[in-house]
Amino acid sequence: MLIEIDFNSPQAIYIQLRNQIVMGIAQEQLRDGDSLPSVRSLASTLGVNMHTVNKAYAMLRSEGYLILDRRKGAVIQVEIENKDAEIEKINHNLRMVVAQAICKGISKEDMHAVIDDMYEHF
Amino acid sequence: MLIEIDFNSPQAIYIQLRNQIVMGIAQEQLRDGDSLPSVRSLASTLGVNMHTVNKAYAMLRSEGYLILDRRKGAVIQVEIENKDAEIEKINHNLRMVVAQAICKGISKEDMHAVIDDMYEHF
DNA sequence: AAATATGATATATATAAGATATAACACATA
DNA sequence: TATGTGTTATATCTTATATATATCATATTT
Repeated sequence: MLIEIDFNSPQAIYIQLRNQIVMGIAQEQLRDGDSLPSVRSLASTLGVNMHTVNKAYAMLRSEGYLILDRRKGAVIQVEIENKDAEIEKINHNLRMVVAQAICKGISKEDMHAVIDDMYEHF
Repeated sequence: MLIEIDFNSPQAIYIQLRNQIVMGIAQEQLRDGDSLPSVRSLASTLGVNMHTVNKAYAMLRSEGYLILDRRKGAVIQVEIENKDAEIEKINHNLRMVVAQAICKGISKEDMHAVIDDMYEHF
């Protein structure tokens, strides 16, 4: 899976990294059991420091997207604790986006269409 | 409208401020034509520096939520440039949230329900 | 006319976050 | 034994955030 870092972005590198891996999982480019490159090798590939990658991996682990094992390295393993709990998290993340949508006169039907389209072609 | 700052939050104060004002507009606690407190008075009320408020106001202006006038101060005025353009922005902001939802096994129907609920009781 | 309040701008400083550079550790594997 | 994991620690540099003052042009109020 291709990962690209924009060094001019205001977004922190470890966040860019985390986001691209989450999107990779959503696109099924990354599946449960797949291994990610080691912290050091990915850092080397991207031209980035080891700790930056480590920070992204640690974040992904804490969010339940992968497990870190000394034997196998970083392995994708999406943990779904409880549907209601997951929906609650989504709810929180969605709040600002919906606020913006309401302000800008975008109807919930418009939002449905955007969501459907995204689920279709992610 | 009540604005509260969490000084222990990892989120920058000017972002908290910006977000709460956008939510205020979405909730119709703030409507077009309403004035916000001046930069200095809001800063004083919140126990925050003038520049921090100024940064939030400047951001809101650049995002088309208010206009800044020396006569009237900061006045809510939501500018909707073009529906497709606004949807495109929402699309961008929504992408990471939907990625997370897909990863965590949340269906688009679940998302619709969350959206509808939010539009209902914002 | 004078005083006051507005947003806007400039400069300086302090703190926190992000990123890097090395180094070492425990553990597993080849 | 040597190598490669993730993990942790320390130090340094840069950038972002927040604050403290101060000034400016302009509009309003007294």
